[in-house]
Amino acid sequence: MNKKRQVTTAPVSLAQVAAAAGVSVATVSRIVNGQTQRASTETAARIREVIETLGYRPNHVGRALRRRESRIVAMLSPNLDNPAMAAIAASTEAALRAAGYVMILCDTHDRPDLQDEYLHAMRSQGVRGYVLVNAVDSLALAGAVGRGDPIVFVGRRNPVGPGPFVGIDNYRAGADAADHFWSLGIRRPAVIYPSQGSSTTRDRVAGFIERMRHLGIAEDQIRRADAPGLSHLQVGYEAARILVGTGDWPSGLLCASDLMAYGAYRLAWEQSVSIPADCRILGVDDNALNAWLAPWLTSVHIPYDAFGSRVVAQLEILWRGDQPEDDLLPHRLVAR
Amino acid sequence: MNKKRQVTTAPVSLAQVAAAAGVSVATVSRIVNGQTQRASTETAARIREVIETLGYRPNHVGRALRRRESRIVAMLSPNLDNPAMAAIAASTEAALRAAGYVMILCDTHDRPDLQDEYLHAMRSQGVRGYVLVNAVDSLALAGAVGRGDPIVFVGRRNPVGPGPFVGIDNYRAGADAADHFWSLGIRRPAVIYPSQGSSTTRDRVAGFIERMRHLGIAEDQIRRADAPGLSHLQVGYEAARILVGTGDWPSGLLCASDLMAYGAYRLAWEQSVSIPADCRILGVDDNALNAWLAPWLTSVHIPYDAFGSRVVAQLEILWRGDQPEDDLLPHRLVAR
DNA sequence: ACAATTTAGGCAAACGTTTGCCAAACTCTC
DNA sequence: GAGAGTTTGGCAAACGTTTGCCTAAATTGT
Repeated sequence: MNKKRQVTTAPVSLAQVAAAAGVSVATVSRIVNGQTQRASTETAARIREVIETLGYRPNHVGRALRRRESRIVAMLSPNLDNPAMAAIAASTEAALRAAGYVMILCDTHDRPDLQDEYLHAMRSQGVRGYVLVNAVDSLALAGAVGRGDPIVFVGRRNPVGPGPFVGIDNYRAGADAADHFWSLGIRRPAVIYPSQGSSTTRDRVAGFIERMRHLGIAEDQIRRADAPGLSHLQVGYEAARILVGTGDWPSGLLCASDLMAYGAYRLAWEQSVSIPADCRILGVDDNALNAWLAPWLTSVHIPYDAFGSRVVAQLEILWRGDQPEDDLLPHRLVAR
Repeated sequence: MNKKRQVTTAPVSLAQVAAAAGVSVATVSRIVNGQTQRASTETAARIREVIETLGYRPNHVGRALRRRESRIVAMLSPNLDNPAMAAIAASTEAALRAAGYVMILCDTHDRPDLQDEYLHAMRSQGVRGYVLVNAVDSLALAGAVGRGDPIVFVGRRNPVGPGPFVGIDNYRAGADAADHFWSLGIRRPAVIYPSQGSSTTRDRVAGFIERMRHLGIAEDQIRRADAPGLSHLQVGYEAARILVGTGDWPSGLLCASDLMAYGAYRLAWEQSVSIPADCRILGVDDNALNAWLAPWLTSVHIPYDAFGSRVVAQLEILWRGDQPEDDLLPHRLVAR
């Protein structure tokens, strides 16, 4: 008794279609690619008939080799566990499919070495373009940028130079957060953020501080704390602990991301600090779960659902050979 | 002034390496593939030298065409927005990378037509195997299964026959939930689940009901409600509304998933029902955010982090030509 | 010294496409 | 009815690999 499974049957090739239709592969290829003016109506119909009955589907590998371009796009993203990253991946995947592409997803864990490994692997794979979510500085990235490979940066700008960007105006988002606190009468809000901040979180904090300064609150009046770490949940918890370790809970607390807000919330819960009564927490991302699980959290909504089509639009500009401009999507503060 | 970007430089090919080293492409190919016994030590060294300086990397497209097998695996998953699906995707991606593969991610939105479209596209892409998360019944799936394509089913079993499976024992998970309620002295728990239930949720509910019956609670004593819809959040909210519309809140409520539990929680919040004081809610999935945002939720932990390596193990068995056995991972109830 | 074997490496045919070029066979036009 | 133009379609060369087969040269055995 043999436990081996049957070998999986091979797909139909152009040659088989050609043989069955009594024409050359060239003719079939042209029909498949819609060049109807290169075959008589009857021949075309016959070929289509055979294609239908044989169930022929073009082999993308052969096509990619010959055309020297595939229909695969690589997305490199740090930790997919972050709901914001998952949202970006989901919307980009959908937009790519609509445009006739498929997406290879690579989780870089925010590590430059992994990012490099993936960039190399994707180039070998002959991908048509790259979507780099929160890219980090790395050797192969510099190489790809230098070569002029089609890359779109999402969330975080190109760390090794200029390059097409899709995201929000983080600086203004921070400023809006300041305005929100101000309109609530909160004059001494605090802010927490990750230690090894990217341009993203740095911009948010900078916009916040600057706007507060503009409203008349000196920079050194704004309490702030940061913490290292990979998970923003942990970072939020730790940074909040550091912050309130040196004083009371602030009446308003801006967190650089929703996940950080969750971390801070947990500390508040442990310390029996009532949210939002004792401390208004503000996050950024507007995670879809907030409406269900975190009604206490006001957050800056980032339209991740819209990112996908914008990313594809940028890629298509690059493929045309043009130079795209940064695409800053509108954010808005949603209070619950 | 031309706004076009410079054309991206082509990668180095085997032929270029061969020319630079003064040997044939065959020899270079053999060195690249580690067949050292087919070249003298000096030749091998010289070739490696050239490879290094030219920065040659094998083109996976050409290789895939010739070898008739790629290093790409396709994952088809319904809505990535679901944190559980994202967790599966993340762990599978990591395990695949460790094994030298890359992952194309396809979001089927639980739609058979999209699943079929992707199955066809992936076959054209020449993927080495398929990971189907919560697969639905569809034509192309039956075709792929019939052909003996390497497919691993995750979460939900193959809807069109047998097939390698990675997941948990959902029936036992339901039973464990029943035991948990019982140990808390809750004798009349309720249960909510999606209307168009998959085998997954059906098994959970069935295990729950059966265990309760075994404990002496007749099936018709257990209140239950279901609701249709795509998002388990909505489903949970609606089903809970239907459930309590016909009576009081139960002292214990099993929800077929954590997302459904969030939905039910929101209704409770709107109706000023105190959770967990008035009603113990039990979920399944043990979402990573629960610890931070939903301390009121007890959940059946599913080791999604471990799924990835198990999935790859199943794939490797299939690739060897053997018949894998179902891989049921241990779950456990975590109370907070 | 000669045959037998091993070693080192090249040739060329695939794999499934696409496409430039060429050539018959039509269809006009005068 | 001859030239000119248009249809219709095939040939063959790529694209970058891998690998079966072949052949010189080098080594070994007798």
